[in-house]
Amino acid sequence: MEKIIERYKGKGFKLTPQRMAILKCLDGNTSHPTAEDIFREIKKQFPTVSFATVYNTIQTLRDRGELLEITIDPRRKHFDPNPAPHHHVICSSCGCLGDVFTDYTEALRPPAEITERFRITGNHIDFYGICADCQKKEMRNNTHKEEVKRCQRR
Amino acid sequence: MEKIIERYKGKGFKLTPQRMAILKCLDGNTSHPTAEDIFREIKKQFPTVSFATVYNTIQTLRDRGELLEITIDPRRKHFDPNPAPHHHVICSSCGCLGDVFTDYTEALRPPAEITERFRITGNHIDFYGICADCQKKEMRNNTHKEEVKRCQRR
DNA sequence: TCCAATATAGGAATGATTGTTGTATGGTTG
DNA sequence: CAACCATACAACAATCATTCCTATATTGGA
Repeated sequence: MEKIIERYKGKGFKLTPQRMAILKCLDGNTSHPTAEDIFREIKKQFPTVSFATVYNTIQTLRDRGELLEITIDPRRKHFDPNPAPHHHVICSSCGCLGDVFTDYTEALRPPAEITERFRITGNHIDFYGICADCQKKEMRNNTHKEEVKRCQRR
Repeated sequence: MEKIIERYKGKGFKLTPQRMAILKCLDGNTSHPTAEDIFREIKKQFPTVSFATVYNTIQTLRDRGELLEITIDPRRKHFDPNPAPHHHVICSSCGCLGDVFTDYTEALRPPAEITERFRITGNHIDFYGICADCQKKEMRNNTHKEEVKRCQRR
């Protein structure tokens, strides 16, 4: 809490109450929330808060390199307050996300025909899978399996 | 051309002229077009074609496993008619895509704490970089570098 | 305390994607 | 070859995430 204040003091970042709430909501958060998740959370404290405020703050944090935008869910963006490079798993059924902290950099050397055409600056691995909860659900009503798959895939 | 016909004959897939055009446009296409790219291309032959037709065909092909949906560009989806598992590079500046056919499966073993929580079904690597064209542009007007970066990132 | 810079709420705008509906067409069957 | 049924079509409305705009309010530095 005081950490947050001292972390963002000065440096042209105005600490408004709304931003404090957003920062507190994100601090140590490993749930990979969407903008809407954050919005809903903040709204509990500030019922009149605007979506634009959430997006503005997200954008500022991202530009400062303190928040990662995760492009793995085709439906919407997720955000990760852990700026350390790492990877993610997504459940193909419910869309929930998990962190993968294994360091694969050594293994991920792109081939020459790529490095000739691109100056590579980074990488990110998407793992796809089915989470424990969805495996259970699958088991229970596997008559509806196809429907669920189709429904959630979008 | 005839290959396309025999490939899709029967099996509940109606070969309409519009679909033929879409299939021909995608056949061997490594440019990773967006739905709009395909739409614009097809429109040359069928000026009255509807966007829905493009999306419907894309969706059908994807459900048949003959088209990959690429979630790497936060702005929009790209499509890849090569269903063989492979990876992609994206230029952080202009958003253009390249294929990476190196097989990294051996190296990409997720750690136990992940395999306990997810039944892993696949993976995909996003490489980030700057393409040759954008490197040149960067050099030319590097006074505008910051603007370009910000503009294109969204 | 005052001021300039910047954040805020609110709502409108955008852009990609999906849904709906009535009509047209492809492909199978007789 | 004719008829029929399933399904694709065009046209457009609707949805959803995200961004933009504007007038007002707030923050943090002088």
